[in-house]
Amino acid sequence: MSEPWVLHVDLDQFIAAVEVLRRPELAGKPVIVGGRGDPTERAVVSTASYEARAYGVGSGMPLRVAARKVPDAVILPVDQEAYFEASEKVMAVLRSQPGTTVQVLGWDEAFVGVRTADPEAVARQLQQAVLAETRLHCSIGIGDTLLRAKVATTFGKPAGVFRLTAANWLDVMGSRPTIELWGVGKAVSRRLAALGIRTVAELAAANPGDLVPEFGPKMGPWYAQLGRGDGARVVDDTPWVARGHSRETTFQRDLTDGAHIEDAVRELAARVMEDVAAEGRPVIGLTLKVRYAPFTTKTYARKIAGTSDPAEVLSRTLELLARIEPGQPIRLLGLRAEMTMPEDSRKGHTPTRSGW
DNA sequence: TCTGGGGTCCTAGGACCC
DNA sequence: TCTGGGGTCCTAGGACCC
Repeated sequence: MSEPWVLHVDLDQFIAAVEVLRRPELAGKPVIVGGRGDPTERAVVSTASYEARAYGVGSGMPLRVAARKVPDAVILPVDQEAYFEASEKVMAVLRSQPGTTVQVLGWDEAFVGVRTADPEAVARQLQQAVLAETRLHCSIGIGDTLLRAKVATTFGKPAGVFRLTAANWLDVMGSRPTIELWGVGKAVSRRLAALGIRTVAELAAANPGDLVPEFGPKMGPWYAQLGRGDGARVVDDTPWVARGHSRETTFQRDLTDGAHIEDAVRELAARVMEDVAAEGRPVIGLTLKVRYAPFTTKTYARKIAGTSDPAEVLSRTLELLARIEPGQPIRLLGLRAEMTMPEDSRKGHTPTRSGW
């Protein structure tokens, strides 16, 4: 009997693995990739090899901290082109397998839809094909929904296969904290705990309507569904259309001087408008994000209808910046341009997909 | 320990209109 | 003088993901 299955393919320590492939002498060493590879700079870890993770280093950690934890680590700069190229190869392998539908989630992961009576056999076949053609290892989660497949992968790492369906969901996940669900983070898990919901089983048992007052009409029922492991079952390979583009920059030293800030805005505005021009669709709005030290982000939004004139973008942005309390150190500046969609192709809530 | 850069989507509240 | 109800659009901000 051939049934539809969702496979979630996740490359193991992808970025570090790509680096090791072109520098084989790094195999077995603690490798940390982040920023420009200089641990004295403001930057964070993109990926750490398993050897480095053993010291407690993980992605998102300040590079400076990571370097202190692993004194003999090899620290490398991020090389996006190389990872993009490797990613394209992996996705091509997945697409080349008979009967597959591939939905790319990021550089290093994808959902693969397939009809089969033996999903484990297909998973092993995919792993071998990816390894043979790219020399990269991956873990695969098998599920009857996208969510269950995605969560299953965690139990398959490294280089393994794990199946999670309605039949074993609560056995495996029921006693675990809600933050382990894909789409539940620190803030939501804390708010759930305040309602007395700490485990996946407790969330699964919650009445969706009871979550509406706290989380709203969409997210309340959505979280209850996450607890049950339910959701979309169909892998969708519709080509991804970006909703917008943004550029951000972190300065090695805080900017406080007006002229420096203006230069920085000018450059960011030019870059984001280049991206938009490459898309060839009209801009409907611009959002400015400013981060002050310490650790506060403010968003200023203004609709700038139909403009694609960088000079106007710059002047409007500077107008917005002028409203910020003077004298505040600026840690990070972001500009985001939102674009009109062809038709209105926005669907209901789906798990986040990143740009690639 | 002190926090990247790229994305997506949802919600509350105010303005405005009938 | 004090006060409807419903709808849409926009802004600002929050949360999450890789």
